[in-house]
Amino acid sequence: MHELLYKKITEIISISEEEFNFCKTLFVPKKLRKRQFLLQEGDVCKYTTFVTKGLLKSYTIDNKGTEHILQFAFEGWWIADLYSFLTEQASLFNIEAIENCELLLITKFSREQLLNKVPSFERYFRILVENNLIATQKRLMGNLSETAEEKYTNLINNFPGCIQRIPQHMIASYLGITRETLSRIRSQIATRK
Amino acid sequence: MHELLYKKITEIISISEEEFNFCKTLFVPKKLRKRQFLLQEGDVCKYTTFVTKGLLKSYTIDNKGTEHILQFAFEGWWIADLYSFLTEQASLFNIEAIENCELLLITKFSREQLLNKVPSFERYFRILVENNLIATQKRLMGNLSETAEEKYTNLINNFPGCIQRIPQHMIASYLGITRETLSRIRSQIATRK
DNA sequence: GTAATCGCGTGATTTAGATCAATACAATTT
DNA sequence: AAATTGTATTGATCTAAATCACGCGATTAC
Repeated sequence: MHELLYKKITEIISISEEEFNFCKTLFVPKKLRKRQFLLQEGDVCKYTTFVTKGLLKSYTIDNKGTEHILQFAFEGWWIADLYSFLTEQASLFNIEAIENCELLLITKFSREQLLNKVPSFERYFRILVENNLIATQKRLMGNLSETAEEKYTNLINNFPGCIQRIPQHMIASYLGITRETLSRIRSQIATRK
Repeated sequence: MHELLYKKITEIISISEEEFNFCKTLFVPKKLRKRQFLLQEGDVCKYTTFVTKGLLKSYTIDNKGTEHILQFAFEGWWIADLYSFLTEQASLFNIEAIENCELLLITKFSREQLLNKVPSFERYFRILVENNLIATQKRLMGNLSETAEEKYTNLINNFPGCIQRIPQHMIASYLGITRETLSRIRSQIATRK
């Protein structure tokens, strides 16, 4: 159950078996059915979540009722509302299972314990968040400069797997375009070939 | 010269006088004239920069020749091409002085030394990058959901100072709209009052 | 087993913002 | 003092993508 967690951590830092055994005790396992919420807007995000199985999305609903997806999280990824988790303020995001999921949750308090007892985790989480920032900056710049079609083709080049598992209307919402536009783009690309 | 740096660091972590004295030795001071480059696209970003005076921007130029601004950096802020700095790959961004600047530069190597000798800096940089990620996520979501006018009014609400110091066409470029659109929005807002 | 919801495609129309173009007037540079 | 460059405005036109609207299989629910 914790193999993937161990694998992902040791890709970035080295830890001893004892340290990982301690680490394991701090996580709470949780299963989620498709369409269930891990977090709802307005609640405080009490956990940072590691995905061992399945797929989730974090998103907001704007004042017109449109969904905007911040992140997808596949197996081996982390997901949380970082702002809410760190400040313990009401969350701005929803986190919802796209597929049935198996998760490992860690509270802010437990994470602090981990950081104190195994200081190399300070480095681990710094690097995680650095990589996330780099990816988010890239996505932001892409959004400012690319056409709808470029956004889509770049996405499928960077994450070829996602088209198999994520419904089109969610991909559209992640890209910041409508489902109709994405549908038209896809048929254009198909006929061009 | 290092007072602002000291102030900003100790807002987040506690360090001793010796530790800060060691820290100081790792930074190289640099002055930059308005329009000078701190980094040019294609070069490796060798430094993370702390701004003690002045104002800079990081930006890309897309294939149509349009400038897209990732970040402004005022006094007390940090700026770098994080991807290039961490991976030592060619930079995707330019960093350029908007005003005459006084800067403190630290190399990746010196930063590693600092992290090793004063481990609480691990925490400092983690928190910096966490806050940056939260802000970038917020900006991204805003870009997906807001109109041009909303983007502008949110910006001036969050950073009232920026309109005084940043030319309008750069604000437009930061918001992902054209100077003409921003100009029209401003005159609409003005006549509405 | 049939009603309801979900996911996708496609056509007609609208619109926010881009693009193209001309002007004005600082602020620098020479 | 003249020339150049940077910054902002305002008008006319265009266009990429949104919106509105409908049909139609595939799942899911009761």
